[in-house]
Amino acid sequence: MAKSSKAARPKSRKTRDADLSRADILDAATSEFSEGGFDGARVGRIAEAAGVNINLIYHYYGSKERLFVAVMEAAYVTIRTHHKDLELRALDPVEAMTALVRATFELFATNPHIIGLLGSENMHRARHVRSSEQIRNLYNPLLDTIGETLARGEAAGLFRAGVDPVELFLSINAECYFYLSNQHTLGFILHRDLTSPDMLARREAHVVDVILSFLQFGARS
Amino acid sequence: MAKSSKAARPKSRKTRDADLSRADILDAATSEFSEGGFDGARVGRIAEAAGVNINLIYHYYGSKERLFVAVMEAAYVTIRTHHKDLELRALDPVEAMTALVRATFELFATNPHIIGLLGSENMHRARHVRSSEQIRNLYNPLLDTIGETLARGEAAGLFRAGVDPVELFLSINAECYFYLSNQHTLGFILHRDLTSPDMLARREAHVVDVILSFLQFGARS
DNA sequence: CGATTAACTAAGTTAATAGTTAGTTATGGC
DNA sequence: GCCATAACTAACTATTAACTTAGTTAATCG
Repeated sequence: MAKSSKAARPKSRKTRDADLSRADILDAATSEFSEGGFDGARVGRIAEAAGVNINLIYHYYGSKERLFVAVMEAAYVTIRTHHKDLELRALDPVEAMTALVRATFELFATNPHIIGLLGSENMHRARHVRSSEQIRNLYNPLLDTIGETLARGEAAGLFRAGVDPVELFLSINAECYFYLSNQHTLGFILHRDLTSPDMLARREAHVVDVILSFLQFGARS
Repeated sequence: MAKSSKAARPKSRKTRDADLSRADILDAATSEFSEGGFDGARVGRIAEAAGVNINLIYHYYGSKERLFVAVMEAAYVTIRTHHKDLELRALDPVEAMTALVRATFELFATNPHIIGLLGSENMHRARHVRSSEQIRNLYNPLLDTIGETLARGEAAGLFRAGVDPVELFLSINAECYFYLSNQHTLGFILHRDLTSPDMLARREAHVVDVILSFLQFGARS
C-alpha cells in the first residue's frame, strides 16, 4: 500500500521539527491505514513514507493501535469541519437539503481516505473509536439541524410529514457512501468506471433527486 | 476472529470425506474472512475452526488467496440464487420494485458475511474477483429485469420516466448495504443498536419508502 | 560555551504466520 | 487380502512485522 503517490520526503531534514514529524507520520498513516485497513497497514511502510525512523512512530504514538486512533480522530475532525461550514438554517428547506446531500457526497468524493478508514473500523466493530466521547457526539448538531430543517419544510408544505431525521441521515449517507466504498466490485460487475468526473456528477445529481423526491412525495403542496 | 460461534467439530472423524472437508474449510474460511477481512484472517484459525490440519487447506485450495477467491465465488452464488427466486416479471411494477428492495435488504440482513467479504474485496480494489467472468456477468439478468420493470411502470403511468436502471440498482443496494456495513460506527454515533429486529424492520420499511417515492414522484397518474 | 534535554536513528529481538516436507492411515478396485 | 491412491497429519521453515534497546545528534537555556 501507499507505495504510489507522495514520494518520501528527503531523508535528512536540515532542521528538527517534532510537530512536522508528527504531522508527516499522521499523513502517511492516514494513507496506509485507509488503503490497507488496520490489518493490511504496515508500520514500517508508514515510517518510510513519512521519511522517519520507525521508532519515531513509537516515540510519538506508542503503538500501531494508538496511531490508528489518532488517524480516526483526525478523520472525524475533517467530517465535522466539512459540515459545520454549511449554515443550513439560513437556507430554505429545499435548498438546505440539497446542499446537505451535495456536501455529503463531496465530503466522501474529496476525502476518499475516510471511506477506507470507516470500512476498517467497522470490520473491527468500532473498537478503536469507541473510547472517544468526541466522536460519539460528533453528529448530534447535524442531526438537530436536519430535524429543524424537516420541521420547517413540513410547516411550509414542501416536505411530507413524519420523516425521521435519523432515517434521513442514514439514507443520505448510504447513497453517497456506498457508491464510493464499493466502487471496485461495482465497477467490475457494471462494466464501467464509476470514478470518472462524468459518472460522479451523474451520481451526485441522482442522489439529490432520490432524497428530495422522498421528502417531497406526498407533501401538501 | 471466528473463535465464537460454531464449535470446532470433533477432531477425528470416523470416515474420511473429501467433499465434506472441503465444505467445512470453505465454511470456516467464509466466517474468518468476513470477520477479519483478507488481511485479518488467519489460515491457522480457519484450519482449527474447520477441524482439519492446516495443510489440508493447502492441499485443496493451494493458498490463502485461492481460498479467498473460492469464498467470494460461493458468496456470489448466494446472491444470484437469492435474486433468481424473485420472478419480478410476474408482478405488477410497484409490487415488483417493493419485492426487489425487500429481497435486497433481506439478502444482506440474512447473510451478513457478504458484507464483510465485499468490504475486504473493495479494500483490495477487487483484485481477487477480477478474474471471474461468472461474477462479472452476475448482475446482467437482474439489471435487465429492472429495466423491464421500469418500462412497464412508466408505460402504466405508475413510475416517472427516464430512470436509469443502473442508478436505481445502486440506490437500492446503497440503502440496504450501508446500514448494515457501517452498523458499528453508526450505532456508536447514533447511540443505539441498529441490529434489533425492531430497528431492522423500521429500516427496511423506510428503504422501500425511499425507493418507491423516488420512482413514483412526478409519475403521470 | 557547556550541559541538559529532546529529536531522532541503527540494529536488533521476538512472536506470529503463510506455506512445506515428509510422512501415516484409510479406502476402494481388483 | 492387497495395493494404488487419496485423505489426512505432525512437525518444521522462512519470513515478516510489531516493537525495543541502546545509542547519536541537534537544539535550547543559563
